[in-house]
Amino acid sequence: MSRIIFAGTPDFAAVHLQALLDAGVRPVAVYTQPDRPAGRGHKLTPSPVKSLALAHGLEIRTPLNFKNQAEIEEFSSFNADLAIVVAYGLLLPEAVFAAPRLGSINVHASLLPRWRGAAPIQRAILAGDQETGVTVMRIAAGLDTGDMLVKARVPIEPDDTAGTLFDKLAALGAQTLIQSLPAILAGTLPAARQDDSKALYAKKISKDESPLDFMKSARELSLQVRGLNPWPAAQLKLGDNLCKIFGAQALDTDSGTPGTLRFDKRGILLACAQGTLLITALQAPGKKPCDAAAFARSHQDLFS
RNA sequence: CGCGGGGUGGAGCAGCUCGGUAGCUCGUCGGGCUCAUAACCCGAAGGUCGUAGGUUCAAAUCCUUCCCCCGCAA
Repeated sequence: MSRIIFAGTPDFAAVHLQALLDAGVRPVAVYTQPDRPAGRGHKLTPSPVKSLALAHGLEIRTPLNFKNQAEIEEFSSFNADLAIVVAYGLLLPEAVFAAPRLGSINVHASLLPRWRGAAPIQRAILAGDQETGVTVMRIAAGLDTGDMLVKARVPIEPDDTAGTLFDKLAALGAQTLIQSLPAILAGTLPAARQDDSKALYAKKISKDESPLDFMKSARELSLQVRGLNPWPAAQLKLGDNLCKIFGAQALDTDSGTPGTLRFDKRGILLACAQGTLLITALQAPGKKPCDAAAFARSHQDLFS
């Protein structure tokens, strides 16, 4: 049995850890981010990976970073054959990622070298990509620049959101990892260099990107709605309500001065610089998500 | 004890400040109109007003308990 270290933090990573456990792989150690105050009341909350590891009684480490020698030595002391890193959230220095006998691999949610970095899934949707996927690669110095071992592709459907793609890619990534793990451990997989000239950086998503600007095209706004769903979600101010927009599609029809709001049976219509954005699902602050048409009917004074 | 909003027929909301027969826009069901319709007209059903207690002649409304949902912030 190979000795494997797993490092990861959010749900996307937890799916991979679960797949490993299901496949009978029990990591000798699990690295994840320390508990952070989160949620209402600022309660200290463990990461999804930590919760899962706890439930299975795995050895857990939550260093703040690998800047001191003691952390590096402890990592090495696990005598791992391989470290599997999935959305860990910490940069590993070479002394760490090169410590395992076979080095370290990473599962990344894009078709590298496109969308290196923190938010590959959202960036793919925001850019209007037709296809994305997962890449299993060796970890090297640099952000997601290592040699690629395996790729798996998946089309981005017109109704995909960052949320649905997250689910699809997590499942695909886990499956791809499990299938290729034997070959990786045997060292028989050829590695391919990334073409740096085609690299794109997937900048972290920030809430500054939420507001919908009707001076953009409806198509652009629809991508924004899908790419930011479920978090942080596109935002539009309707009266005094700064609403999250969870569902929308672009219509070719023009509907007057950009910014004009109307509604019909299908939902709320926002006139854009180009085309019309049909908003179908939203959430007002303090409320549950609801059908846009239902919201509109109850707030008719906001519409012309 | 981070800040804050909310729980009212199936959906989304109003009513609560200043207690007194539960309302609106939809949906559903029945009927009508129409070549036809998700349109229009007429009619109907459907609510222990989150929970428990208190004040009162009288509580959706005022006071207190508890449960649940959500936004901000992280």
